[in-house]
This record gives sequence, structure tokens and C-alpha cells, in this order.
Amino acid sequence: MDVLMQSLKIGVNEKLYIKDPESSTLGKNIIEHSILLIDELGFDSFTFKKLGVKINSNESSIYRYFENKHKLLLYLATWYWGWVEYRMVFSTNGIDDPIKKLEKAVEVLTQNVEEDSTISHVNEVVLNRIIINEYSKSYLVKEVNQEDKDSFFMVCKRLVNRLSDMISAVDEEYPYPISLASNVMEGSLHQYFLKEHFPTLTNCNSTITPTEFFIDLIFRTLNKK
Amino acid sequence: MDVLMQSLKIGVNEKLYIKDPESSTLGKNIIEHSILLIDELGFDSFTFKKLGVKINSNESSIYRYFENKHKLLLYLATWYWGWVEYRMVFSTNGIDDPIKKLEKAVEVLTQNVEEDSTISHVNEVVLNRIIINEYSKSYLVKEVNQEDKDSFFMVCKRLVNRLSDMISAVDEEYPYPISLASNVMEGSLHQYFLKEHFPTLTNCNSTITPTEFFIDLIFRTLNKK
DNA sequence: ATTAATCGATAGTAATACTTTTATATTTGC
DNA sequence: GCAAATATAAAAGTATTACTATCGATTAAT
Repeated sequence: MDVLMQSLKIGVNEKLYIKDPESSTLGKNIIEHSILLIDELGFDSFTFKKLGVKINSNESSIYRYFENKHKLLLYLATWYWGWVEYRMVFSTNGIDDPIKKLEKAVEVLTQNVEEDSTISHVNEVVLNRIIINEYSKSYLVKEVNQEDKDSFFMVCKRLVNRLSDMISAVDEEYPYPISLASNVMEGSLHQYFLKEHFPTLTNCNSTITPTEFFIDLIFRTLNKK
Repeated sequence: MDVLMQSLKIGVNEKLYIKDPESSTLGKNIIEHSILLIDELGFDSFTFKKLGVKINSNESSIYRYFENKHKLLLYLATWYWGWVEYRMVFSTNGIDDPIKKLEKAVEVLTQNVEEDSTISHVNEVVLNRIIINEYSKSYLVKEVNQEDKDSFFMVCKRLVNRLSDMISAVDEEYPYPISLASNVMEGSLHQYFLKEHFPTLTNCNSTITPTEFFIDLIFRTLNKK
């Protein structure tokens, strides 16, 4: 997979940017260092001005790529889920046993991201951390319905639907496959957050992973054929 | 319960305010109308200046009660979880059967808030909506560890622990009671959000409630004695 | 009646979230 | 190799936010 990943380009909804950041060095710089700076400062304290200083560029130049930092976050999130989707499809492809397939899918979705694909300007380990800490802020906004109409959440929705289908493939009688799927996706981010900041609110720790918790939860819940 | 609720005062961590809003008319006004205004504008667009206009008071007067809007949100959240905790303890008290007890607890925790207790200046229906839409923003901040040390999340943590204990009372062998409890709490808010804004990502709708989904999930997961 | 606390009004500061303009590079098309 | 087009940097400007400080006026407590 490694070599394949190096040449992979994750497509992102064109409405999320003004100018495609993949189309120039400055654009790639913006992506690369916005990830690092958001991780460092938190999304709330992150500004285009600070990013400009960090990449020796100008605030106004960044505004030519992204309308505002909210759109940038949506861009990063879309990239992230596109990347997860790719890995999920890739690694479940060819597995015939629905149980093993679902297991693999949940594994990819809920696993901790541990190494980044060096070549690309996107550091997936840090991006994963941003998603855990900031993703909710991208949709917990008043404009969510309009943004949904603009398909900003399409990739994420497709991912949940894929998982839902795999759940139904294991137990077609289970009445809440989509809720279970969305619960695993969101809940996994939450368990990672708890593990880091509220260890007394989760059983996940250095030995028990969120993946184990959710695999266990899903297979206790479903009636296997 | 109604009558009891009318005289109930939910205690909130003193570090969350500068002056206790329960101690004056202005304070109560701030609470009452901040709930309505945050609901109307969303937390991100809500400011003390706008609140001042709404209650015919001054920005600087509001700053005498709360350091900033983040602390106000923490105050409202603490109040909310305190209120849920009270109702949970009250309505599970005296139930001996662990299964029925857990069922009742999950019901209170995940149920839609439908009527408010008229007397108090807190509109619980609207507050519930705020918690669904904005609660994550209260802890997804860089300062979370310090704020946790200041016990800002104590009530919420106590609630999760209560639920966790009830889970273990039904199935003491289940290895992830705290994770399941925190998952239900957070997940319930999320399912309500999805129901409202991303109906294709949840099986919850006008006939199926998040409560049904979570009760079902929990009892499929646990081995009952 | 005096003092203390509370509140409203005003003003001020620094930072944010942009927009606009202009000058300077850099690229590319011929 | 040069002109034209395009991209970027720098600077300045605006409106809003998130406060802080000051100062009377009102109200409440003793």
C-alpha cells in the first residue's frame, strides 16, 4: 500500500477552496503547515495571520486559497475522511466473509494513525489528532444545513453508509445499522479524546484500544448467521 | 416531581462565575436570555454585547457575572447535567431490579426534553437544544486539562460513573462499562443532532427515538443474569 | 443618613477577520 | 528571449470582537 499511497491524490469538493491548494507550492505549504499550526494552537486560536508568519507568506495570499479558516477545516476533514475511505475500501476489498469484512472496516475506521506517508505534505498522524480535537466544530455551526446542501459532508456520509451496509451484511435483521455506524465513527473520535483528557471516563488506555471496544460492541450487538 | 422541581436549585461550581447569577435579577436575566440567544444565534455568533442589548443591560454588567462566554457555556452545561443527574437519581431511586434501573437511567439520560418547568428562569427545552448543538465546544479546547483540574466537568463525570455502575450491576463481567456509559451520553446528543441535520446518518426519526436505539444497544451488549 | 455595592454608560485597547490596492516577482506562451 | 498573464508580498484600511477601566447614578444595607 505504501507506494500506492505516495502517488495518491485525495479529491476534495471544489467549493471548499478558492484556488486548489494542490496546484502550487504555496498551496501545499498552506495545507502542510496549517495542520501543524492547528495542532499546536488549537483551531480557536489559529489564524491566517499566524499561519502567514509561519510559512513566511502573507495573510492575504492565504485568503486567495481559502475563504476562511472554517472552510480550511472542512477541507482538511474532507481530505481525512477521503483518506480513511480509501484505506477502508482498499483493505476490505476481496474479503468475502461479511464478519471479517466488517471487522476490518471497523479496524481501519477506529484505529490510531501511527505513521505518516512521508512523501505527501499531509502529516496523517497530526491530521488525525486534529480530527479528534476539532472535527465536531466543522459541523456544529448554524450554517450546517446549507453546507450539507453544498455536499461538504459527502465523503463522511459515504463512509458511514459503507459501514452501515457491512453491518447489515452481517445481520440484515438489525434495525439500526446507520445509527450504529455513525455512533462508531463519532464515538471512536470521542473515546480517543477521553483517553487523552478524561481517562476516568473510558476503559481505553495503553493496553485497551477504542478499536477493541467497538469491535466488541458491534459483535455483541449483531446476531451472526 | 413538578412541585419539587420548582424549588430546586442546581448548584454550580463557584469558579465558573464571578458573581453568582442566581443572586440577582440581572443574573437570572443573563441566564434566561443567554439560553435563548445562544439558541437563536449559535454559540459562535453569540456575544455579551448582543446579550446586553437583548436584556436592556450593558455589556460591562454581564462581565461582572462571567469572565467570558466560554465560562457561561460551562455554567449552562453544568446546570444542565446537574439537572439530568437529579432527575436520573430521583427516578431510579427505589428500583431494585438492576435491569429496570438501568433502563430508566438510560431513558432519562437520552430522552428528548419536551417541557420546561415554567417557574424557573431556565428553559430546559431550549437548554437541551444548546447542549446538543454546542456542548462539545465546551471541552474541545486547549485549556481542557486545566479546566478539568478546576473540576468544571465534575457533574458530567459523576453522571457517567453512575451509569457505568448501573451497567456493571446488570453485567459485572462486561469489560467496558465506562466507555459504554460515556458513549451513550455523547452518542445520544450526536444522534439528536443527526436526526435534525443529517437524517440519512441515523435510523432515529419521528417514530424511532435515540432512547430506543441506546436501550436496544445496551441490552444486546450486556449479558443479563 | 451614610456607606457600600451594583449597575449603566462611555471610552479605550488589542486582536481578529477580513478586503482592497499596489508593487513586485514568476511563469508561460509565442 | 520577451511580453503578457498570473501569482505573491506588503501595506493599509474596516468592522467586529473581546475584553478593561473609569465614572457617575441608583439601590440596598446598617
